[in-house]
Amino acid sequence: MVGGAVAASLAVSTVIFTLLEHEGAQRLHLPLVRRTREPFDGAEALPGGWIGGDEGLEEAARRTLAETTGLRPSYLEQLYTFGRPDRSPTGRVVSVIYSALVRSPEAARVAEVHNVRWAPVDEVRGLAFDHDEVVAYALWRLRAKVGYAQVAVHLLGETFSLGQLREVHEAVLGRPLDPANFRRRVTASGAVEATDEHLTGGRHRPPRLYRAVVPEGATGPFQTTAGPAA
Amino acid sequence: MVGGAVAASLAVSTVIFTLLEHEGAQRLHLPLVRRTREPFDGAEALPGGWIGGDEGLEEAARRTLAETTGLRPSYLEQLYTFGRPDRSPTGRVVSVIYSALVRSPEAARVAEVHNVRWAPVDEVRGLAFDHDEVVAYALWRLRAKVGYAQVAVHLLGETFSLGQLREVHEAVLGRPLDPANFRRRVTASGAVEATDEHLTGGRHRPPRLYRAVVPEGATGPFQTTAGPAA
DNA sequence: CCGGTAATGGTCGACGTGACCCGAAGGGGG
DNA sequence: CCCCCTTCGGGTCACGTCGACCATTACCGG
Repeated sequence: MVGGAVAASLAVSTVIFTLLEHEGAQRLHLPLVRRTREPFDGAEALPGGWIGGDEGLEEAARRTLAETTGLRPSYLEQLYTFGRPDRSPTGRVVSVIYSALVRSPEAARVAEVHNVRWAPVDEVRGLAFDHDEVVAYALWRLRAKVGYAQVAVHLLGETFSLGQLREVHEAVLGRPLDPANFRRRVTASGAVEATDEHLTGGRHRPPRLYRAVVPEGATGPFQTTAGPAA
Repeated sequence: MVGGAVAASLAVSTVIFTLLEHEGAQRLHLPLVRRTREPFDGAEALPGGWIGGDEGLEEAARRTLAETTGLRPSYLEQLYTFGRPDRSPTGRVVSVIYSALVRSPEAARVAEVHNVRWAPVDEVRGLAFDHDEVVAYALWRLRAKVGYAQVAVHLLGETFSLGQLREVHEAVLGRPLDPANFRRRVTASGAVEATDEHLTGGRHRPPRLYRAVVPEGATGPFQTTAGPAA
């Protein structure tokens, strides 16, 4: 079967989300890099690059992400593969898109070093190629997934209060959640376990700190990154 | 950006499911084609082929499916892209996998013409490349999806009884469902609409025939094929 | 005409979840 | 130093969903 040559270039791009302060609230942001060559010279695009000859797809996503932004995501999963023949005006490009999450400190560290702009997700428009469409799909999937999978913890540190976890969910979903009901749902799901420590220094009652529980039984052949271990 | 050459061949393969009679019950089957060249000469594999230079990914999936099996699926969606460097012993191959459903008459028609074997899904083992893994993932996704999306109707004809629809769900999930509860869930969901006709000729009370309701409002940027319209 | 079986309609209880209430705990302003 | 505001964290209540289960209807075949 090897031998049928294909006139397509194989690329990988990543939609990475993080939480940053914006207008007094935690809001979802993603990093954009400005292109310095044709096509779409000067336009912003998702970080990415070409897939190397001897690396896996996820490996390529991590490498290109590090090269273009310096980011090391805490969560990474394959999203979709785009391959319309007219995606790029200069030739056939098939792009495997990954979706990722990074913690805020990592995001802040990187913003100062690289040529990266963190844009609020609802202000992302006019990207190169079909990246507007890609971002919309990634956001839709993240919002759906936060309801049934424990992805939100990847935007927080080792331990966190349930109030912090609730703020993450609120930022992703874009609407307020009832604190008491949220607590009940999360604790009952077994996705977190309580520690003995409390978060001090706040203005009000010190909340207990929790830790994410690593899922044990596989949901399918794969699930850590929500896809096969290919 | 075009110019970064990639030493990978781009292929597309499809996991197609249909319902066939097996040991007195409707069971899920999928078509396998026997390879006639290296690598994995003589082994069975999923139908597929190379992606053409001027066609979309879904287009390529339909074309290769028709060429190797003659099948025209009633449902087709992108599943996952596999790209481990060592997937194929003869060179780097990245495969975009599609998942599909075909109606039984179409499947029966094709089996006589092409070199295709319909295998019960739980007896699929020893396929070429990493196709065992691919099939397991496709099956896991189908089972998850049948619970919240109206995919089962694509295995039936224009009209069908709720008993027939229930049999489809039972075959996919591999366990019996309560007829009364199934009826209540399906009718309440609005996924089907009743016709005035009844299915006659059966041994028992003639069931009313239903028709699938075409979903209107989009769930996200995409949904007909559960992915972007790329 | 009768027995068997599927189609169809209904009840009941367990459970998850949103709306809402209230005491507890801590810091800051008067 | 003592309220008061705010968040934490525990609870109640109503409601909708769903599985288990029962009853009736409508055919066919003997």
